[in-house]
Amino acid sequence: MSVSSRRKIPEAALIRLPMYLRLLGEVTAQGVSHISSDQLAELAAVNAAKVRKDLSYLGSYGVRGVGYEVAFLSYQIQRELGVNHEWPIVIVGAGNLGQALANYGGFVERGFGLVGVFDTDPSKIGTQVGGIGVQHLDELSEVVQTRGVSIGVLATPASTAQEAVNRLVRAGVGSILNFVPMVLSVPRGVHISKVDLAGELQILSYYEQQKVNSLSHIQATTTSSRAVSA
Amino acid sequence: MSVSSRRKIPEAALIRLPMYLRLLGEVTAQGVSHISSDQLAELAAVNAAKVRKDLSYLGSYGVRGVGYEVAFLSYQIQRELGVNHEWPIVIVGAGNLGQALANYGGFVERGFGLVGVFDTDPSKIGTQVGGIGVQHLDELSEVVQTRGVSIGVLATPASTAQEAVNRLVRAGVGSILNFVPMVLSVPRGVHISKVDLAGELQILSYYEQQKVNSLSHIQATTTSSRAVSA
DNA sequence: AAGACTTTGTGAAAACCTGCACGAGCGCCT
DNA sequence: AGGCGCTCGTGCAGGTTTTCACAAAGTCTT
Repeated sequence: MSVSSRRKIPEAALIRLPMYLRLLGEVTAQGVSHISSDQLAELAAVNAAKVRKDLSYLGSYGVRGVGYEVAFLSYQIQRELGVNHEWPIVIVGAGNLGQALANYGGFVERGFGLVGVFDTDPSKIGTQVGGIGVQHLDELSEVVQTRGVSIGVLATPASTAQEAVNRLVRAGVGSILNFVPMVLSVPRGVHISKVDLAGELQILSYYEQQKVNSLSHIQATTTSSRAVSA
Repeated sequence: MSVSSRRKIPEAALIRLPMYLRLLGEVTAQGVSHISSDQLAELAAVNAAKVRKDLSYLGSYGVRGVGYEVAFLSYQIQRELGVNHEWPIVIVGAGNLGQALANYGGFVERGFGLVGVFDTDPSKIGTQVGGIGVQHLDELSEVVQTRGVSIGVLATPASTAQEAVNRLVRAGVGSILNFVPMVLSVPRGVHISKVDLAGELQILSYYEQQKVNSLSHIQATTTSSRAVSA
């Protein structure tokens, strides 16, 4: 069995690995060579036992009494995430959000090189976005195949999102990062993960509304108790 | 006790409410007046029992044998999320991502009106972004207070993110949507939720890497079994 | 009006995740 | 070399989330 597929990392732990990796990069830049789970937990604002358990899914890379060697641990996380090599990505949808994502430096910085931006709007095709000319969606398949793309970013209008997904899948893309607030269907084996920007705000709105409600509740309670004590 | 704060909705259920709400909006547009948990579950691509349990945290708004009245259920979810009224928001950081978010129509569309965009870069101040002039961060406090802003979006460079958060909190913002890939500290009572774009890609990368690994595993197995059978 | 059918709401089981506590292993100091 | 102090790895308990399964409660048909 190949070393890197020894274990299946639980979803909950997997989500935290990119954060650990980033933090390790930061402490490396500060010249730190070893780090304990306590220190890493502090930086990540999580429980130290959780850090150790998360890292234990990768293997036993810590040294008791010492901690983890930053460079080695970084490499192991990178290898497990598959980010020890470049992944070419494509963006479908060159609207407002698609353009911003194409220009977003954070992707390239972490090894996700943009190799294509696609749209169906004739007025967008040929324009430069993120250092790349926007191509017609019909060209998607060729680019995906010649460049070996397996990750796609979806930022189309909702009305054309499912069709765009179908094309991505047919072209051979295996994982999709979806910014369109829609439930999209993909065949088994294709991974799709959703980022719902407005949805995130609605969740924050809930917490703010709760604060408002509890304040008016306290006020009501205060008022009634004042009535009682009067 | 106020009706809307009767129960505390579990985090896991809360996250799905915006999706249900959106789907209900879609079926309303199609003229549907009632919907069963089965149908809603199908649209949301989740288990029907989960839908019923999620909705049960809001109250008993379904009718046995019939399902849920779409309009009524929509209203109840909106009320619980606090999105039955407008929430003014501010964006801090008018860089590439901040500008895109300011121009993103999805926020206004769902009741989050942008009332301010802030930066510290003199060359950005005064430029129009999302229909609003970029102001200096020093103006943040006044805008937050006069407009009654309680939700802020953070899209600064990492180096200035913590300072921006401090200012948001001091100005009176109670919830922050953070696009900066950094762990930020906020006082108790302030909510901060993170969207890590590159992190999402790294998670997808993991799944793609797993596919590659299992393929090479199969190939290795096939090769060795061929050797055996030969 | 009664029986057949549909669908909710929820108790209980199962699965998953978190946090505590501690044994085990390692380095350092004397 | 032996003891001490530090930190990992993990068993276990407690908590949360998901799923199943079914009684309760409604509609519809005859």
